[in-house]
Order: sequence, then structure tokens, then C-alpha cells
Amino acid sequence: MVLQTIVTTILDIKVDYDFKLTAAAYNFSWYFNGKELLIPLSCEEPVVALVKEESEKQLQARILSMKKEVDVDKYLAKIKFVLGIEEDLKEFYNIWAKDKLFRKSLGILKGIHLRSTSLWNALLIGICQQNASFKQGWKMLAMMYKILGKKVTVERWGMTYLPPSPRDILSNINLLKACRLGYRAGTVVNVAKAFANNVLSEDKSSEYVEEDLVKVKGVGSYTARLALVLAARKYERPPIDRWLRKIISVVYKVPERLAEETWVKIWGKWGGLSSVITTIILDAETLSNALARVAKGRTYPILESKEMTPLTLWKHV
DNA sequence: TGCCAGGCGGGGT
DNA sequence: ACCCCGCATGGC
Repeated sequence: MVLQTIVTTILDIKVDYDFKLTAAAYNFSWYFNGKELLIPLSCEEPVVALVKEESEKQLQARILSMKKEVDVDKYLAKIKFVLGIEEDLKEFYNIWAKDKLFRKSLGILKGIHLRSTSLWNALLIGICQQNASFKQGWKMLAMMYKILGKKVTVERWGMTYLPPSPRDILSNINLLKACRLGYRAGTVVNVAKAFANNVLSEDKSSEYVEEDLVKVKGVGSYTARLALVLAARKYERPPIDRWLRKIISVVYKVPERLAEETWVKIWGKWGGLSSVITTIILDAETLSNALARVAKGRTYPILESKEMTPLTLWKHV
């Protein structure tokens, strides 16, 4: 199947925005090639967007589908939310400029926004990060796309994968083994069932809170909060794992049990965003290396890194 | 080789 | 409210 352009439009940007950093962060090669970003918009009847820079303050966005007509307004709104081009981070930058863990990276990263994703995909990301290294987690997710996702061809782009749907997982549980998720596979199945039974629904992703998501067995506080950050831009309750807890305790000289409280005091309603950006600042190094980076004051990402980092993932997977 | 990691739940106190 | 352990898998 080949997806073809239905409509092309220009998006005006009114906030600080760095398209390349935003498109690169935590992305795969089948969604970003260094210049152009592919966004999956619908997985049942495949619809995607292709976005690139048009000028300093403008992006060009194309919507592609197999049908001749799609709900253009609905998908344009979705593209804007995914890109975060209407998200004003001025207050966030004020804290960033002064914070001792963050301030050295503002010059490099200003304008980066999180790309949002579906609640389902956000939960998959969180589950793959459970008790695993950054590299292992993203390799697991990549395998899920390659083994269980839907392979489609996109005009003037080439091959891409759409994320596997909950039903794709439930009807191919045997293939999930090949994705090497270990015991996390059970949690993926539980989440897939929650969507299949309408216990969770993509339509309500902006209404959920942590307590709703942790009802699924295997989804705890960290995964739930990360999913709300990635799917709904809900930053009030930060996802804090062992890695970040330790870094906070070292940087701000507080006991680990006060890490969350310390983080929220610093970041206020932006805590969840700064949790994710911390992993970008430290190139998602393993804990001991991250602490060494902090000690040396190298608290900024190495953009030209040959290693697999959040900003170079798309070159590797 | 034999640890152990960007969690979690279940069992103890 | 706290410990503490086991858990699949990959990486070193």
C-alpha cells in the first residue's frame, strides 16, 4: 500500500521552536531522516503527516492517505498538538536558565519540544524503559514496530512502520516473544487488553490521571506519569525513576526520598517535561556515566555523538 | 562468567 | 509507611 498526498499546508510558529531537535529526539529512522519528520496520524485506515522546515518561522505539513478525502481539520489539529508548536515555554526557560543541572544546555536545546504520541504508544515506551537501560528499552520498542507493526510505503519518503495496535498485539502474542521484552510482555498484553475492552481509550487520553493508568497490572507510577507526559503534555507529576532520583540527590544534595519534592519545588508545573529533558541533557548515559558527566560539568548533550543517544537514536535504529 | 539495570507487585514488618 | 525480593533479557 502506498500513501499519497491529500493536502499540503503551511504552519506558522509563534513560539521558540527548534524543529530539528524536536523531530530528532527519541525518534526512529523510519520517522526522521535529518530533514523531514513522519508522524503517524491514524493506524487503522493509514494516515500520516510529513513535516519539514519551510522558513524560519514556518513548517510545511503534508497529510498522506490511501483515501481521497480525510478529515483535514482533525488531522491538522493533531499535527499541531504532536509538534507542540503552540506550547509556550517562556516560564520553563526562566527556570532552565538558572538551574544548575540545566543552565549549560539552554543555548543548545532552546526551542526543543516533546513530540506527543498516542497514549497506547506512550505506555509502550514507558513499559520498555522498566528496569532496563535506555538502549535496551528503545531496541525493544523498535523490535515491536518491526515485528508487529504495519509496514507501509509513503510517497516521496519510502518505507515506514505504523505502531502495532492493541489488537495486533493480542492476535499475535506468540510474536511478542520475538521482541525480547522479557517479563514486560505481560504488561504490554495487559495494556492492550485494557484498550481492547475500552477500559482505556485513546479518545480520553487527555482526561486520565496517574490513578487511572496504574490500575493496569504492570503499570506503576513511573510508567503512568511518563505516559501522561508523552501523550497529553501533563507535566505536573514528574516521572522519576532510580536514575533521575539518584542524579537529583547528588546535584541538589538531598536524600533520595526527597528527590521528587525537590524536583517539584524547582520546576513547579513543568516537572514532567524537565524529567524527560534531563535524559536528553545527559545523553541518557548509564547512571555511573551520567554522574561522572555531572561531576565534570558536562551537563549538555553531545550533538555530534557517534553513540546512541536520545538525539541520535534515529541514526541507529 | 556473573552481576545488575531509567520498575513493579507481592509479601513482610 | 516502609523494606525486600524475584522477575526476563541484554550488556558489560
